[in-house]
Amino acid sequence: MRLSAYFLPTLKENPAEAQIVSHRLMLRAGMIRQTAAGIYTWLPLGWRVLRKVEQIVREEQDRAGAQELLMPTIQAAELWKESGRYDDYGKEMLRITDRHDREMLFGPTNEEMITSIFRDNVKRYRDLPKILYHIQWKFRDEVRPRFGVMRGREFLMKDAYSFDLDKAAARRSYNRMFISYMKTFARMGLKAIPMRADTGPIGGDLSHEFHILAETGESAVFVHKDFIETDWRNRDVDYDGDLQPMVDELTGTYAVTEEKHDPAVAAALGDNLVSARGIEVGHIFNFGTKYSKAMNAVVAGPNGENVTVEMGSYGIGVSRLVGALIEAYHDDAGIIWPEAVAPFKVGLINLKKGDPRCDAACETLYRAFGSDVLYDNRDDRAGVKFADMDLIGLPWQVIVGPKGIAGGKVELKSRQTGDRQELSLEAVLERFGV
RNA sequence: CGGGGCGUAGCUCAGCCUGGUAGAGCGCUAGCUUUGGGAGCUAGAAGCCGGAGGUUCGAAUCCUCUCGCCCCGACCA
Repeated sequence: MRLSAYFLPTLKENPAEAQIVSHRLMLRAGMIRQTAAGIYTWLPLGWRVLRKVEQIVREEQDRAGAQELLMPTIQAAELWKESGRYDDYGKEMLRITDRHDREMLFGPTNEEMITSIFRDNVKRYRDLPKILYHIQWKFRDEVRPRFGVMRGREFLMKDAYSFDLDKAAARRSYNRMFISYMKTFARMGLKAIPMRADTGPIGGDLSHEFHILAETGESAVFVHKDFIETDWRNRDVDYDGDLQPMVDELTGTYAVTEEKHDPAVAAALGDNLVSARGIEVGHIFNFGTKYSKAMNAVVAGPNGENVTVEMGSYGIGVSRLVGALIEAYHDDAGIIWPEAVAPFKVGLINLKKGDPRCDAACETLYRAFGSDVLYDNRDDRAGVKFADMDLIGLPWQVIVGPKGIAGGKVELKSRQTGDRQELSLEAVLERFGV
């Protein structure tokens, strides 16, 4: 993409309404614009990141054996009356009336809808287990939306739902999702810590929240420091094998949210206890038959009897992750994207547009990098280009200037470390395998 | 939902107390000069001062109502 043609409205100054760093940087880097409280437009650069995050989530869900579908954003109130949550959910649910005066709602979550789809189409135990998921916009009419996309009212969420014949099988589904979450966050360069959590109004007895530690996190969390030091990124996982030992290992150290905090147990940890703030990026529940019972989701069991299926649900805040990533990866100059989620891998800076040698070298590089490069071909001063490129945080900058190019050299700068090296054009192309 | 704050140019803000021609910096447009870390000079464009009522000869400014946004708390699959 040529920057001269790209829709990238960066801001030099901090917008007054943005208090936390990820919100400020998303606005300044031209990723989002607010359109109402807690409701945002994703501009091209932000949208690219959101799609990359979404794609990683999707790939890891698929790998864990979940199947993607897509449910609508608008739901009929009837479904929610079946489960009893139409009244329970309260004002967080955005209720809508259509032209025929039918009660509708903008879905805050999809347990009811998926349960109805399941019960209408799966009738025999041999079709179990099933894990179904979608990545869809949700709306929760938060009393106080804040922190940009971290707590928006409209947000993109991956929600998966498991259906099993019995509790042991349900636990296996839970474990699959548990492990896939670890893999998902690790692929993005994030260290997520699974914490025993309250099940809240959703019910059930088994639940974990996945938190990214950050000063700006909304939740108070307590964790054994050993966990923080564990690196999870290169673990191999066999989803068809027994995942319980791995889950046990990951839940064996003390890590809890505030609601589950036990001061007595924590005291025994002494200096090993870390009290921190966390951003909740995932939450998984095993809630048994809460919905299947209320909504009559049953299958014919091995002996011909009706069995109410065991369910679980598994959420990842996809749009919130974009904010969490920035909270985790930034400096004073701007964002520092991990490569896996960077909107472009390389930022190409032409320091002297109009100079035949600079232009020619840039065109060569631009063509070679293909779709993964953002080429700053604007007729601007060097400082402006450096500042913008640092702000939007592409992992690599290739800087082409008249001084270097006279000797056939360009500069390769790492956004993360700031290290620069002079390389020939060929060496740069080889470095990136293009 | 309680408490607090703010709506004036694209952005950051001054002006309001004490009513009297709508302002600055950055950004934008054009020209000239510059050109490796957010340049300089010159000339411009740009605002229903969030909205509606009211007071007044006269309202960005005072009063009433209203809408929106932000922060703290409570809330939060």
